[in-house]
Amino acid sequence: MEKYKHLGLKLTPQRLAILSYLDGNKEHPSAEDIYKAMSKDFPTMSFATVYNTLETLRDKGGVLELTIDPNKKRYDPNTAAHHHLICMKCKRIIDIHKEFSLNIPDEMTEGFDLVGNHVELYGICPKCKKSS
Amino acid sequence: MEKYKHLGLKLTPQRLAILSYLDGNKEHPSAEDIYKAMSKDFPTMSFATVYNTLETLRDKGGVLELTIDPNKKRYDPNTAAHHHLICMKCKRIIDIHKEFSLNIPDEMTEGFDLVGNHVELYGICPKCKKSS
DNA sequence: CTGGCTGCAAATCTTTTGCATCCTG
DNA sequence: CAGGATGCAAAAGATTTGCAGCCAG
Repeated sequence: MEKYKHLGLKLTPQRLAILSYLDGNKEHPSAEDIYKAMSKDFPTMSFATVYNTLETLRDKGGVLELTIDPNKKRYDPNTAAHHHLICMKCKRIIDIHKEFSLNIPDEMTEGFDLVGNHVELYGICPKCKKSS
Repeated sequence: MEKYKHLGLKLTPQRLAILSYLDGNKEHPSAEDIYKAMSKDFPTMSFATVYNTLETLRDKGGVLELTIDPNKKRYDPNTAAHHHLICMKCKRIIDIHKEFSLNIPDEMTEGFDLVGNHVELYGICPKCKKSS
């Protein structure tokens, strides 16, 4: 959590709880997942606070907002560039830490200034393979 | 549109209109984009019909449901494997037809059966570069 | 004919917003 | 003490659903 101090956030108890929940979390939780997890210790915490905190964190580079799930946004505290392996059945998302050297010919970039890339790998996880 | 016949769809006038709108469309339209475009010729067409048709098409492999846009689903009639170049400012999405040979070491696939991949390239498009 | 499709409205789900109050820096 | 943060409720969007009537195969 120390790593969030330099982001210039106002550290309220609610935020500290959210930050602590996110820290090292590999579940790619949605706003609702976070809200539910918080409700135990902060029965009064509202969605506004969750979303507000996530938005601020995102803007300051503290979390990544993932668009992998068609139904809702998910958040990833691991802001180092990495990719995702997605089970098409159970929707589980797993981090992949590997750099891909994507050699994109200039004529394909349409004059864009490229900033980054994200690779999604789709497949069926071992569990779902068994149960089918 | 001929290509949709073999999907086993019941071809109603509404569906034919949607199919014709999607055919060759490179705009990656959302359900609302499609609904609005349809409203001209079919003032009575409902969202239910648009979503129903898109869902059926998706399940039969007639369109891809893109999760690139955080705010809504977008649809791509180009079902051939391809990737996307996204402007981080104006959110424009451009197709990239190139195959990337992603060599993923076995120890990173967590036992998944890999089915496909999708690469998102993020950057700033020429227009947005100028206007900033 | 008949099951799938349409249209409309209501419902659901996720995310955003307004506003009065609160509290960190 | 000021400006940002919180909590609550209402609003806004996107998508889904229930259902009666309709029509393509």
